[in-house]
Amino acid sequence: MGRSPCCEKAHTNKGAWTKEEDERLVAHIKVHGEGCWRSLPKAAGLLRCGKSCRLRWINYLRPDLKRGNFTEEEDELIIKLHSLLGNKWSLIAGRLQGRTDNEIKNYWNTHIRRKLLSRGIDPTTHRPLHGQADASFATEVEKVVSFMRREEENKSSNSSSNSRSNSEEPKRWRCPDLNLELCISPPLQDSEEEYGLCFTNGLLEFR
DNA sequence: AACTCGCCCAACCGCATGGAG
DNA sequence: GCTCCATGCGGTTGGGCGAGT
Repeated sequence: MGRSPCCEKAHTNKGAWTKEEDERLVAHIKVHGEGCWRSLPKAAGLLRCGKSCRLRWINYLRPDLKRGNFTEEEDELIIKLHSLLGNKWSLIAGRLQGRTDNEIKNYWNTHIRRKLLSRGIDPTTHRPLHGQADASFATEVEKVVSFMRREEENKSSNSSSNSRSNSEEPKRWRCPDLNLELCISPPLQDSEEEYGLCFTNGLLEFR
């Protein structure tokens, strides 16, 4: 038996949103705020499922969206964040003001992947494709990847102490110009001061 | 003009997650 | 601890559109 549908599909519209639907959604959220997505369509008089309304608002109608082309700085930031976080598009989007996870995901798949390939870098692993091209950047990223692997190993071997709150470990992963606030750090250990990551002047530093 | 092809991106789908009861 | 439900997330799809022939 399959999972029950999130909404009554037989009485919901699908596909592209009309201007009128957009206006209804925006007007409703302006009055009632975000949230309660499941009941929103009915309350707003929309024949859409809640998920669809949420997606439309987040990816298209939100007033703080930047839209328009990505800058070179945004490109580089996305690449670096992806090398650290992988396909965690929502986390990456959280670091780019006015950009959505969907937008970044699309942009990654259509532009940045190609850009990295042309640099000779595997867009999945951020390692050099054939040991050539843009070696300095690739090497820095490689350091990060191996660091992350060690972190994961540490994490799994110290899972018993994982309940320590994040507020107790703010020193790791801090960077003056790019505060990632990552929560994947292992528990505090004697080697606490040994590692550090930092983006400086657009370059990834590994200390 | 008509057709094909490839790219782009909005939207959908299914699974994961977290909170309430 | 378990179940149910709402929401969030990432992968994928498909329609629109422009370029090329």
